[in-house]
Amino acid sequence: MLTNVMEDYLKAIYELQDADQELVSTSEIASQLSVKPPTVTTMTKKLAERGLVEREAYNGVRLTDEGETVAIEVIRHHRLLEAYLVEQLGYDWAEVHEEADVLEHHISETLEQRLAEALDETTVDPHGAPIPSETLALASRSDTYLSECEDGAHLVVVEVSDRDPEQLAYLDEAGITPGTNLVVTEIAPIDLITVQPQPDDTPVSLPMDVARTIRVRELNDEPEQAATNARGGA
Amino acid sequence: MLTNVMEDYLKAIYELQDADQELVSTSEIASQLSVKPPTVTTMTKKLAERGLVEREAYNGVRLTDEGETVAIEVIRHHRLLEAYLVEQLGYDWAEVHEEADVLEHHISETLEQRLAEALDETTVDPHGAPIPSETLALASRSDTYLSECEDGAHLVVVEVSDRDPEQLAYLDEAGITPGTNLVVTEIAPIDLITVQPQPDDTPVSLPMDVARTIRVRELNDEPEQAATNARGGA
DNA sequence: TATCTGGTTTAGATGGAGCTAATAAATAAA
DNA sequence: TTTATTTATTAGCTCCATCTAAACCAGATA
Repeated sequence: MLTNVMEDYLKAIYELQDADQELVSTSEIASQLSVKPPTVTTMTKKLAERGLVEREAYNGVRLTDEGETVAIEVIRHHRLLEAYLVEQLGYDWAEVHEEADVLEHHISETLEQRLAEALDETTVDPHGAPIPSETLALASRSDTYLSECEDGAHLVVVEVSDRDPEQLAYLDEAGITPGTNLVVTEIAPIDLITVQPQPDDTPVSLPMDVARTIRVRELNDEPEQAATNARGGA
Repeated sequence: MLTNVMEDYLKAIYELQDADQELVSTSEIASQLSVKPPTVTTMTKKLAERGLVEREAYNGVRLTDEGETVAIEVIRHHRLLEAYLVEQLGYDWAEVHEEADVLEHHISETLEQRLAEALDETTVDPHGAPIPSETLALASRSDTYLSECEDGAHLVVVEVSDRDPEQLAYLDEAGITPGTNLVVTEIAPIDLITVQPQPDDTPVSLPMDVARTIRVRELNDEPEQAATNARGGA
């Protein structure tokens, strides 16, 4: 039986692991989970014994298929909860992450299914992240981040990170949410990128670190109609 | 900070404690929580240190006001969850207990409040148990159990225990749910009581142990109209 | 009053998850 | 190539919640 702490480690490794299956280091995991490196070493050894990760001493770990399955299941719980809390219980998109982070480890298969049924049409969570299907397949996800875009690019916001509530509240205020169209108006050499939601809106400047957490899709110069988004009211 | 195990102990003690504030014994708690007596001794000492229970060695424990507050808060979570899962997520009343027993320790104040708002009109959980108010006041509850009723008595079912899913499914099948009117048609000297939901219904016999978990209100011989109940569909 | 018996408590162990301090490995710098 | 720095790991501790086996009380029985 897996503990919820183990689930947290698997989820963290999944989220830190790039598409190219590189090893995730001890210190990365430690910082993601706010624990000290020795704790991570102990834990990853245990996960390796159970066949959930492959471990290379001093180099890091990589999820096995089994470990990945668990991680995606937890992520499904997380995103279903976020979507449900926003759609059905009036949560603001900035406050759901914490609640979902706890509950994701404690809902039964039954509740998972009931939530999914109640969210029939919903395929992404309130921040735009795709909800893994019941079979734990993940919809493909944009690989382009706002931080990589060039000056003048026309984009639509696909997904923002759900990690930082204050950042989310700020972006919401600034009108940058999944579905928003943006034009990049300036890339300053001080790790600052400026975007403009609507042609005559106030431009919004964002630190590159923030831009790295925003996934976008590039438009071919023809602004698209805004997609619906599941973001909650204030 | 209280652990969820501590919350479980406080809830168990609350539920075992009679109205007359008698001490609850180590072994009663152990059996309620499915742990061994020494575990209970250790835990109740810790709770006593924190001022949540009063402890008399070899005699048992009693909740302090502070301990009772925690217990009622947990019970509020439990019943809100049960009611919500049945009303909004299509749970059957027989299956909610387990889910609520886990989640009750993990929902935030915010979610507690959101659930309460979504259950505006609901004052009892699906089994008829009153939901403590936000200020942790408990509505008064019938003190009469079916097991204490006399032959021929006219009653309305107020509340059934949520502990045993199979028992609940059986009672549901037999039409004994909160709001049901009953007449006691036989009390056999073999710990068996027979009741009849409707005048020309099939009589239902129940072991006294089961009857002891069903709270009723006696009617003055005039059958009342069935009260609404929040029980879920099959 | 002395003894038995059942429930309670103490003693000591285990497994989970975390920590600090010290050591070891890998990498970067001199 | 040797040294310095960063990063990982080992060693050993703590707390939580549980257990079993042994000792202990207290009320019932003889």
